[in-house]
Amino acid sequence: MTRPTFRAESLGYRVNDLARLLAHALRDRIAPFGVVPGQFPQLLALYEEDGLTQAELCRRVRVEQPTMANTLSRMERDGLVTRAPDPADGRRSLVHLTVRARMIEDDLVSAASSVNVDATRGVEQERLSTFMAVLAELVDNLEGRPAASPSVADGGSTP
Amino acid sequence: MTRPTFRAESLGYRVNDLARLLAHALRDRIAPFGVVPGQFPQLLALYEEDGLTQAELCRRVRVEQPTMANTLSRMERDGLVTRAPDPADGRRSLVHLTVRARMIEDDLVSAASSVNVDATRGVEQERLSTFMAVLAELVDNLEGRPAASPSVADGGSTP
DNA sequence: CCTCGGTGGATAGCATGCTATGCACAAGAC
DNA sequence: GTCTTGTGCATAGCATGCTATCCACCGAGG
Repeated sequence: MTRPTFRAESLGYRVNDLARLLAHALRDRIAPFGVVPGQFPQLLALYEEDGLTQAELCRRVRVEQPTMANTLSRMERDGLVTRAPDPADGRRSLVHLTVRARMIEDDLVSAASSVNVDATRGVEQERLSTFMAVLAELVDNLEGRPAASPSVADGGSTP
Repeated sequence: MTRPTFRAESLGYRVNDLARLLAHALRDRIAPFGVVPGQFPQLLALYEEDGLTQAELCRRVRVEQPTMANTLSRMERDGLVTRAPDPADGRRSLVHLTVRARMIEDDLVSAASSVNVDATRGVEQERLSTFMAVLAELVDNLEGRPAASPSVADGGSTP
């Protein structure tokens, strides 16, 4: 046998699977509101604070700038946001939610919550807490440093 | 405050983040071999069993058929697989690995393993086991039934 | 003022994923 | 034998994500 279960056991493989399933479930539930999953992080960030610049949105939702530019264009097309030039800086434009986007906030958050609830149905609370904590650790490992040699002690590094 | 932390705490949000980070890390490490992350599941499935049909590949890696058709076209273009008509059934074609694809198997598996190792560095084994187990439960919840009425009994529906 | 490096944003080009269709072939109904 | 149904695959069209570039504007140095 080669590695008959590597695929099934690989972290990356399974996480990718789960991400697609979650996105699919979310898509189904927010379609009635004329929103697609890729617009969700931007909307949530703007619900938290409106009138951000594109660059600031990139930092908060952690996607690359061209991705954000394209997504915002679609959101503008779909009547979710408007882009107005920043009077204080000719390079920037400020992204604002439309009235429509604000009106569907509760619906969207409910839809997303229901996906999370469905996905975690039957999972013990403590195990779920561990899951979320480990998830955060994995993200930290991957986005923090590219990881060097951690085998020994970890003190004294980056002097 | 509206929901200042819903975004940061949402399962779907975090899982999507992690999936992109993992894919990015994998991309960096397999680029030298002329392979991209989206080809990985197909390669692993074919390493397990060569000569599958496109439909069977779809079932095993769980992507939709048009996605598979496009991915296989790119893999064919990149010299990783060949598609030969099935003599036993005029509709089907059988997907076979090329010599080149077989030669880089060990490198690819090593690269993927190293991503998993890096991502899980410093995570206790038991917590990691819980993580993987919960991950599987979440996938089951989402892909099983669309979930109906969970609170009471589930018998008697769809008479 | 003018040049320059840095930042903000847009565009081009590509990989992955999806849904919706269309067409070819297989296999059974008649 | 033909017709109907189902299966396998391709294509069109779109959403998301990325990298690589390019242009425009800001602010500091001269």
